[in-house]
Amino acid sequence: MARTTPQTHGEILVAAARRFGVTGYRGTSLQDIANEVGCSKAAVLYHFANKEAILTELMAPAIEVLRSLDERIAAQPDPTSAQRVAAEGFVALAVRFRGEIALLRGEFPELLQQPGFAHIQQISERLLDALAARSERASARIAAFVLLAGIAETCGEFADVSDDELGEALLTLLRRALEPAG
Amino acid sequence: MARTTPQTHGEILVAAARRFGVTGYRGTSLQDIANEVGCSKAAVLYHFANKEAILTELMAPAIEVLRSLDERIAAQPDPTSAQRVAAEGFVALAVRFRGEIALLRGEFPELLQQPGFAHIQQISERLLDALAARSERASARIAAFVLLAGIAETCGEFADVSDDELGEALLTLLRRALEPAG
DNA sequence: TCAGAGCCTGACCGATCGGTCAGATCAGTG
DNA sequence: CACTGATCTGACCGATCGGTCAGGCTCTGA
Repeated sequence: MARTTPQTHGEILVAAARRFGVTGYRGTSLQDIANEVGCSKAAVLYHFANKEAILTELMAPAIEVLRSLDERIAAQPDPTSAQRVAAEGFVALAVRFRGEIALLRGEFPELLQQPGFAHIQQISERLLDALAARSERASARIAAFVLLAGIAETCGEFADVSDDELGEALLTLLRRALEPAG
Repeated sequence: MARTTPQTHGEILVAAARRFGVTGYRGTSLQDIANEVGCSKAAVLYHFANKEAILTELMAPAIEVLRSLDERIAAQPDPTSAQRVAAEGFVALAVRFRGEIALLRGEFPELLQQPGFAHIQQISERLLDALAARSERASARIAAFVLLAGIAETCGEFADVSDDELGEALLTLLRRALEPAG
């Protein structure tokens, strides 16, 4: 079973992504991943410090883009432009990383409380604030929350829809559904 | 520790609801529930056949309302009225049972695949179809999915908002965001 | 030829899970 | 009194979890 080329690290990532997407992070054991790769569980833990490290590395690119979106939003001079940037940026991110987001399968709440993902929570709150056009009105914040959570939950489904079409549909929805500033 | 009155059944339900709401269904062990009640784990399993039975009994009222909503939608003569009934009914259900829905904490996908909840999956699909005004267009179905999943995820948050205000906000959002029939 | 680095394995660990079981306790009944 | 059925307990079960560890294999460079 010894592998001739040391590409196992990448194989583990691919296998983990596939399994997480099917049975969720919690519902996937290290043994499941090892079986999918065709190696031992110990081999998985040779390449990654622990289970969370797999998820972290898997999500790293998406998180980096989210972080930069957060900065771009913060740099906007007024609520209206911040809302626009947030909407367009979030849709682009959701579509581009829909595979990665899908494999979290509604485990956001718990995963966000893990030590490595604490700052994501804060970014999400700022994103919500921007989508609500910085409004304090409950209706605006509720709408923003529904759309934020809904899009995150949605983009993993509809795998048969192209990136362009999905992005267009989500953006149209956001523009129609978000309450304008003021 | 023997209890004088046999009200433990109800106490277990209350304790389970509280724990599920905090740590989720999977994240809550029978021992956690027993600790909260102040009885043994075996006592919990004396009153309920297994862990899933607790969740089933907890969700029974909400599921019954969902089932009757499903029938009312099916009885509508055209897509437009079906969409209206689905939107109003779902919002009313989500607000009324927001506590129960909240304790599922994004575990819908996995829980729906448990044997006792198989039919909920089908009802959800018909609800989606109605919200999309029976349209086959991807944009309509995507919007419906975002709103359905988003509302389910949302109604547990905003505990400080009254039922009326929450329902009003969600309904307004749905009316603005859903694509009309045709 | 051999030391060492990188890669990987099987065996094992403690913890926790859902669930079972034999038996103790107690209230009610005849 | 004896008996019964409902309630509950502590001890236990097999399975599974994430993670550790000592050692073996293969390749490389001195």
